[in-house]
Amino acid sequence: MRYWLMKSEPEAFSIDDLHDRPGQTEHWDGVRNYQARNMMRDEMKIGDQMFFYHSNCDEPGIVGIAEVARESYPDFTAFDPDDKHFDPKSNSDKPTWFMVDVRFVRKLSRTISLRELRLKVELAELALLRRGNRLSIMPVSEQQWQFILNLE
DNA sequence: GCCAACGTTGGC
DNA sequence: GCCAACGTTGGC
Repeated sequence: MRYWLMKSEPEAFSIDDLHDRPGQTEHWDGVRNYQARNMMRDEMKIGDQMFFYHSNCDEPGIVGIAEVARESYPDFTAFDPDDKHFDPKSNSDKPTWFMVDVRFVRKLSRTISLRELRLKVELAELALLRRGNRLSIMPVSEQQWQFILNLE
């Protein structure tokens, strides 16, 4: 099993939104970056665990845990001209973009903020903390995963 | 709201 | 294939 971190702007989709979805499951649509797509399409497996990260908000940080509930399939929002993430170059015969479904596991007892994560020498290699990193999906090692959970 | 860092686009 | 211009991300 592998571990991941996935960013979401809470104003668009928060950990509480995921909690309130039917089946506590939602598709992770709208990823329009090739590196992030490749991770979802090629590497994410059912049962993989992910940190749910809130970005672009008052206190950016890790707020909860979710798991992969369905492996990759075409992101149909790319086919819809009215969708914010419409991509005319992607079509259902040969889709460019893929997504997975994620299921709520739990909220953390507190937000583990980006500020706090930055202070930890043990997390120096965490992709989230590397300079200029803008990936919305990134891998987390088992050691990093355990270390972060122990901060809770 | 600012702006650094980065990815993408498109002219050449 | 280069690279300037542009758009986006996301912390602050």
